[in-house]
Amino acid sequence: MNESETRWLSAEEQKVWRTFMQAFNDFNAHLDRQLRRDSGMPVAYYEILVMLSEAPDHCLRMGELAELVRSSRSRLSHAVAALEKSGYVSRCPADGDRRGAVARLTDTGMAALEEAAPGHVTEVRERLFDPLTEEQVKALGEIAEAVAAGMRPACEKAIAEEFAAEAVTEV
Amino acid sequence: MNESETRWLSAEEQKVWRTFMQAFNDFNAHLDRQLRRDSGMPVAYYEILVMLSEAPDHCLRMGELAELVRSSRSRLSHAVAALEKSGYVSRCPADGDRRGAVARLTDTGMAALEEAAPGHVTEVRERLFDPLTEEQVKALGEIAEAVAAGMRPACEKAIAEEFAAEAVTEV
DNA sequence: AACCACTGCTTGAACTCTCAACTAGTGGGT
DNA sequence: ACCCACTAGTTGAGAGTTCAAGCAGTGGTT
Repeated sequence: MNESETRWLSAEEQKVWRTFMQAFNDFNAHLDRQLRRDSGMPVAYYEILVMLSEAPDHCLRMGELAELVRSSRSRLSHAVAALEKSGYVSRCPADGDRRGAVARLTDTGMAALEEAAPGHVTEVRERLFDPLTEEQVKALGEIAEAVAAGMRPACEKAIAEEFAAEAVTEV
Repeated sequence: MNESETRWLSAEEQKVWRTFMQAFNDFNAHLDRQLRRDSGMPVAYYEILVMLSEAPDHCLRMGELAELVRSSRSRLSHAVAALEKSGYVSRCPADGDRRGAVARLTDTGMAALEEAAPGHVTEVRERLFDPLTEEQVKALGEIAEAVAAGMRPACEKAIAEEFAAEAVTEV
């Protein structure tokens, strides 16, 4: 923070901000608890299974999978290790690149996913879609789109700054 | 899940849902990383400090604080322990109820908060408010309100079911 | 006064996530 | 053929969260 002036939030912005954080933290916590309780896995793991289930052959390179579930490679690596221990996913070397690994959804994993899905979807519907009008759902989609769009430049900027920092550091 | 029919998401709902989760997970991750990097604390801890800073005397009972930041008592207990170790918060017995404890924001904690706030707020503004139009901000507020409203009954329902389960089990 | 269900908060263990190394393999220059 | 910077993925340690169990104090009942 070396901008000279912080643009603080107005009273109304504060209110929106807090309501928003409250609602969606609670919502996420709800989803996570439901899934942990009923299917013994956190939402993050569920989403890994979903992505794999939609992939051709139920297989994906670790890197692609990481992108799809928007998690760091490291996090994914740990997660897949855990899922492998549960027997839901198996890992094998990728062909074409001997560094690579592909994760594959096992039949047990697919079964677990099918078992978990109805409860999860029901929760999403009841807690998110049911309380909203159609226009609100549409608006939410557009809002999310806008925020996502505003996020991409941020990444690029971060990378650019990193480069700049390196350039300065290295003589 | 013993409802006979799961109300799956339509294609459009799917799209909204995924965009939403993507955008706001990324957004949250962003906030958290910024705060960890620049101020060495996760967003959850920052919010604890905020709540304390707004409380009369910078003091709050652990229970109230837990409500305010919407975390379990256990989580809060661990968090306050950590914040105490950093010297940002101190704990002392509540008077009137010898089980109780109150958390107090120390001067160091207040300073840390003031140091952290501008960077955090700037991030919120640039990543959330700036990309949205005024109407979208308003819509987001209403959406959050609706979702929050739809969450309260869920809690009550959960508690009711717990009671029901107990009633069945005992005897 | 002795009981007992309940509340307020803490604790420990298991689990997940983050961050910073680290290994191994790739591909382009020389 | 040999470098060397870069990419793919893993690992380990430490931080934070969850869940279930625990301790102590409270307040109503008998």
